[in-house]
Formats: sequence, structure tokens, C-alpha cells
Amino acid sequence: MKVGKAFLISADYHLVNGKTYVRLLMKGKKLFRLYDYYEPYFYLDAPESESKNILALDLAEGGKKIKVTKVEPVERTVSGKPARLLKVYADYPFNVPAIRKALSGYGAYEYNIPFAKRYLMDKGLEPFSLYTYEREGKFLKRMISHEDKPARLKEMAFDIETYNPQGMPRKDIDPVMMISYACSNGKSGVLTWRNPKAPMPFVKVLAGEKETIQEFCKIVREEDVEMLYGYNSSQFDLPYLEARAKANNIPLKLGRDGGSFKISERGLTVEAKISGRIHMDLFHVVKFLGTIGALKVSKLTLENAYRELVGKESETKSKVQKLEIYKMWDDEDMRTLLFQYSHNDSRETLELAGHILPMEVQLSKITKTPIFDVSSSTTGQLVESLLMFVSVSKGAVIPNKPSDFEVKDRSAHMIQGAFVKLPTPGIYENLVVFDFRGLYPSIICSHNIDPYTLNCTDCKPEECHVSPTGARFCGKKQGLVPFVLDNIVRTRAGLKDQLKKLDKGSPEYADMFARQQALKILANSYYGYLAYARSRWYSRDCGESVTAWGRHYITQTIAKAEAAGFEVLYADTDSVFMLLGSKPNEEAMRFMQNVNSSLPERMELELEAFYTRGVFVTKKAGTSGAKKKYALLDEKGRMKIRGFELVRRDWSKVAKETQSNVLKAILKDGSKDKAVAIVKETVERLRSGTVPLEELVVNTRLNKDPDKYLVTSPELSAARKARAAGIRIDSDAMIGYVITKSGSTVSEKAQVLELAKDYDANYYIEHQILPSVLKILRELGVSEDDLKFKGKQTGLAGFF
DNA sequence: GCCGTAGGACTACCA
DNA sequence: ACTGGTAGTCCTACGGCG
Repeated sequence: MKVGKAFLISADYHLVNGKTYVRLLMKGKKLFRLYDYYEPYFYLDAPESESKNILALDLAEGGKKIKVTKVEPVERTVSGKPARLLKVYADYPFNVPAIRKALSGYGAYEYNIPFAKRYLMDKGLEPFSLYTYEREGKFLKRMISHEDKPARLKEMAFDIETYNPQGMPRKDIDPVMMISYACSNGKSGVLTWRNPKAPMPFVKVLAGEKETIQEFCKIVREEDVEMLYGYNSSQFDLPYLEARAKANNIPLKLGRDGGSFKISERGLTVEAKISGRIHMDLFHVVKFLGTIGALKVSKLTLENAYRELVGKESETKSKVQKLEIYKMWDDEDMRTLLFQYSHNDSRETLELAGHILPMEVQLSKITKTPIFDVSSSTTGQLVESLLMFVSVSKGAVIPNKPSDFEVKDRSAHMIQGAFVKLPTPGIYENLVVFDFRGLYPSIICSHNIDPYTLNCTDCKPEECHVSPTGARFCGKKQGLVPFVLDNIVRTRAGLKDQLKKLDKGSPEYADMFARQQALKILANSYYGYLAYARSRWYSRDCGESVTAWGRHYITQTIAKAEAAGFEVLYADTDSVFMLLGSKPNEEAMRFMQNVNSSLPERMELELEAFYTRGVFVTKKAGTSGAKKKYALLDEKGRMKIRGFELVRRDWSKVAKETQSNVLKAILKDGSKDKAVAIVKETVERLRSGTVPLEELVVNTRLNKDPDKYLVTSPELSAARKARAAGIRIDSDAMIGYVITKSGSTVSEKAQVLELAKDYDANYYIEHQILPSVLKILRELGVSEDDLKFKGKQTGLAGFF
């Protein structure tokens, strides 16, 4: 018996001599595996008297016998209430569904939990924690204790460059020209099979493509890489390498077992797993950050993610055009830049990983999910993971996933959401904005909103929380969701206090900061999960109550502000925009304190900021104010702009820049004349035909297969024409198109940038510039004609 | 056949 | 494949006109 210390990284399962063993991937000095015998099972809602019949089940699949190995009665809670269930053990994890199906006359639970996840939950194990354990050979005897300390792994980022004379490279024909890598120990380089013009220290020239691939695998093995990063590597680099290895008749030995990788489909995403290592495709993580709003970029490219998250500009990206890469390879002079480009790609990928990994590690620890799964999870899966873990630890049965029918039923009727106040359009001075900190999480905790506390019978009516919808939530026993969420919110508050006392450069700071980031993401996801149609803990009543209370608190705050003599200009979900008028800032702060004194303990109205000026506009049609669209100037001269065309990617750069400059002229300089001059200048520039096509590109995403659209939009039309011209368009591609002169409808005129030869100045003036600036300038009494004509306006006479 | 418009399809934003 | 609320574009169908 040996005692050891190692970090738990992940788990899967494996059969040894016909028995099911969970394999824990551990990190000590190196990565190694510990085997632990464990029996698969699920719960059946059947009387104990059925045990014998269940044990005697005679089942087979594909000629192989399926056995129920054991049945035992257990006490658990179901939907928050105590219940007696049968725990039905199966011979193998993959046989659980068949056994459950054979017993479909009874209700069943937890029959579709991945076995390794089952094990981790039952044992209460947390990835990335340091465990002290006892083992005999490769078999785990017991876990003794653990410390809350994140593991550091040997990391490497890689990237391949492929020959692409046809635009997109073809894996069966076009070779890999170079493979670059960058390791956390500082080693980096480019492997290739053509010489640089003059020797370059980081370039290693091999005999050919075959040797280049072999050398890369060798380095992965020699460096004993534990974490391998790529950017879209699951869908591009790894499958491409595999195809090229095959074309060269060599194995792709990336795994620690000498194997290549396995593709696993997780929902809609595809993930490559490398045996004995952790492969993390940063593209998925960047996409995740995009969906939760933590990252705002027009396209989820490595270059954009690097700029936004690392805060630096990529050194070589801008110098290389994707479509020109093959030419650079064939040109000895340009090849030098291509080597640098490739080298930087992996180094920047590694740097990006450095900014992302700490948060991923913390999400892994908090949700008790191995990091590989975390890196390809949706918010719903993360929230669910943690609820499942806590549920098991409390002896509660995990609710089943809804059937397709239930999902449809749940989705059929929407839940009423937040309140948005209609603003009066205009230009205002001296505003103050307050918002509720974590409105929905604090409502859920304060009012104990949970599927299990709903309409409880345990407490007296006066002890219950009664939501504005009439739903009642138990006032005595805390529900599962409030329990988990309360923990998250409190832990995060504690961390934020500690962070204030720490030095920003210290290593503890980085981990703690990442932990609070992870907690924030989770806290903000619970409301969405309660109202998510595929959720295991879905509750329409809960979802409706959260938003109803939200509307209640915000409208109450508006009423209080008005009673205190403030004009409330605008409000959206959890924020109020008030006009200070001649009142001093302190009066607004007193109002805030007053509101807070009457709110439940965990709810708080906070000062967002004071603003010197603000612009609210009308909707395009009609005269009523537009919601979710405003621009503010704070006391430090910074602009806060929401909803305007200039923050949208589906507007051209000329229109966005013009609108931005107009807002600047009005907010900062307070000059209408300057704003008008800016517009006129742009209109003239467009008319003269000298605006570069790049400034006229409109980016729009095709969210489905181009063949599945019912109507032809400009982006679809442009995409079709591009395809016909041999440009590859993916099913979810971002289409950057220009409105050209040829054609009658806008769709006909739309051409992908690569195919556009000219532009329709009239379209850009009438449909991009004027609509985007007019709604702002109309507030200052500027008309359309004031903007269209050069110099002094002479009325209609000048036109004819 | 041309014009104007209502309604639908669709995207991207705010919170 | 976490929620709902919102603005806005272009397309399509349709009715009126003549």
C-alpha cells in the first residue's frame, strides 16, 4: 500500500477483466491513472416486493446477456419530498438504458448520467484539487483528504498552416506546410519542409510533410505535453493532420498510448479527445465567453480574442491575407513572414490560453466537472452539473431530462420578462443611473425561489413568500437552487473583499480573481436555467416569479424616485436613469440609501454613475422613444453607447464611424454644426466614389444552412454568389458584403467583398448614413435635406 | 406594371 | 442548445390605381 499526493484531473471508465473500473487521470510529477472499481446503477420507483422479479429479468442485446446484479431499497428525496426507491445495479454502464427500458412500467431516475460523472458525484470528488490517496499498484484504495489548490500542467499550443491554392485547403490533396508549437516552459518553434531564405533560429527544416508531422508528434511526446491547446483544432487542425498522416501512410501518434485522437460529439459541438492528455480547443471557450457577453467581438477569430482578452495586437496577423498564404509559401522572400506568422499563431494561442485557463480551472472546480468537459460546455450544462452534484450530496434524486414533447410544450408559451420604460427622446444634461446588483440572483435567494419550495404545504401562509404572480415559496426550508446560488453569491462577495487587500500582481490574486469571475458567470445563469426548456429543474412558476418580482422592484423604485421629485427618464430590467435637474449629487445618493433601507437583505440598489450629458432618440417609425438605445457622457469624458448602429456589426464602417463622430460632436462638443458638417462630408465622400470598399462592408451571420432559408436576404444572396464563384461558405459563416451598383433589389446588388467591384453610393447615403444620424440630429431640428445638400441649402431649386 | 404598405423572416442588440 | 424585450432591415404578398 502506497500513499501519494496528486491532483485529480479527469475521469473515464474502462473494463478490466470484464469488470467496470473508473480511471482517474491524476497529475503528480507526471500524469498517471488510478483505477477504481465501481458499480453502475439507477433508481426505480417500484415497490420492494418487485426486487426479485427485477433480479430475475432475462435480457439480451445483440446476443449478449444483460444482467441486473443487485437491487436494494433506499431512502431518497424526490422533488423535495422523502421517497423509498429501488437502487437497481447493472453489470455495465452501457447496459443501464436497456434495463431501464425493460422496466419502463415504473418511473426511473438517473439512468442517463455518464458513468464517470456518476462516480465523481457519488464520491464527492473535485477536479483540480490536490488529493492524498492510498493505492496498491494502479488500484485506488481510498482518497484521504484534499487541498483546494489548482494544478499547473505542462502546456503546449500548436497551429498548422496548409497549402490553399483553391481558397480553402483540401485535406486529401493540399499538404501541411508547417506546424508551429509553443510550450509553457518557453520552448517554441516552427517545423517545416522548405528552407527559409536565410536561416531562422526557430525554424526546423525536415525532409518533407511526412517527417514534419512525425517530428511534431515526437515533440508532443518528448515534452510530455499534458494540456494541448489549439484554436478550432477540433474541427480543423487535428482532423487535417490526421488526413495528412493517412495520406503519408504514417500513424498520428499524439496520445500517450500512441494513438491519435477521438472525436466526441457533445450536443452540437465536436470535440477531439487525445488519450492521456487534455486537448482544449480555445475556440469553444471564446465562443462561450461570447454567448455570456464576457467577450464582444464581431468575429470569434484568434486575432480578435487575443486583442480583447490579452489586450495586445497580434504581431503578424494583419500582414498575412488568408487567401495569399499559399503564394507566400511558394515565394522565397515572403516565406520568411509566413514562418513568423505561424510561430506567432501558437505563441499567441498559448498566451490567450494563459488568460483563459485560470477561469476554466475554477469553473471546473466549482462545478466539479473535468476541464475538458468545461471547455466545451454551455452555461446550462455548467449550472446543471453543480445542481446535480449538490443534489446527490443531499440525498436527493436528480430530476430527469425532459422529453422532446415536454421541451416543445415548455417552449410553446413564453414567460413574461423584464420591464422597459419608454424614454422621451431628447438631449439631456446631468443624469444619474442606479442599478440593482445581481437582481435575479438576489430575488431567487431572498424569496427562496425553487421548484421544490413552490406551493409548499409545510409553512403557514404568512411565512411564505408570495410572488406577484401568486406563486408561494416556502419560508422555512431553503430550496436547492437558492442554497447553491446563495453559496455562490456569498463566496464571491468574500473573494471580492479579499481581492481588495491583495496585490494585483500576486499569484493568489490571479486565482482568486478567476474564481470570482467563474462564480459571477454561474450566478447570472441560474434564472436562465430555471426557465430553460431542456432544464432538469425547469419551473415555469419559478421563472415567472423571478421576472415578476424583478418588475415589481424596478417599478417600485421608479415610483419612489418620482415621489422624491426626480424625473425618471428610462429604465430597463434592473436600472433606472434619473434626471438630476438642479439637485446636488448627494440628494441622489440619499435617495439610493432610502430605497435600500426598505429592500430585502440581499438586494441592493447601487450607483452606476453620474453623467453630464445623454442622448435618447426616437424609433425610426413614429415619434415615440426608442428603448435600448442611448448614449451617455460620464464625468471623465467617456462615452457609454448602447444599441446604436455603431455598436452593431451589421452596419457598414462608414455609417458607424459617422454616427460615432456625430454623437461625439453632440455629447462632447455640444456642437450641432460640427455634427452636420461631419455628415455632409461623408455624404460627399460617398458620392465621389472614393470610399474604400472595406469601409462599406456589412457583416451578417448566416445562422443556418444556406439552403434552408425561406427568404433571400442580401447576405444570403451574396453568399450564394460567392459559392458559385468557388469561395467556400460554411453553414454558419459570417458574410461580409457590399451593396454594388449592379442589380435592382438590395439582394441582387449584394456581393461578398472579394467579388465587389464598385458600390452604390445612393444606397449607402439613403440606407446607412442618413437613417443612422437623422434619428439623433432630428432632436436638434436638423432635417434630411439639411444633410443631403452641399454647402448652403437652396431648397428645391437647387435640386432641379 | 407601379406604388405603398402590412406582415413575416431574420439578425443583433440590451439586460 | 441560459431567458425575454426590442429595433430595424429586407423580402413577399397584396390591394389600389389606371
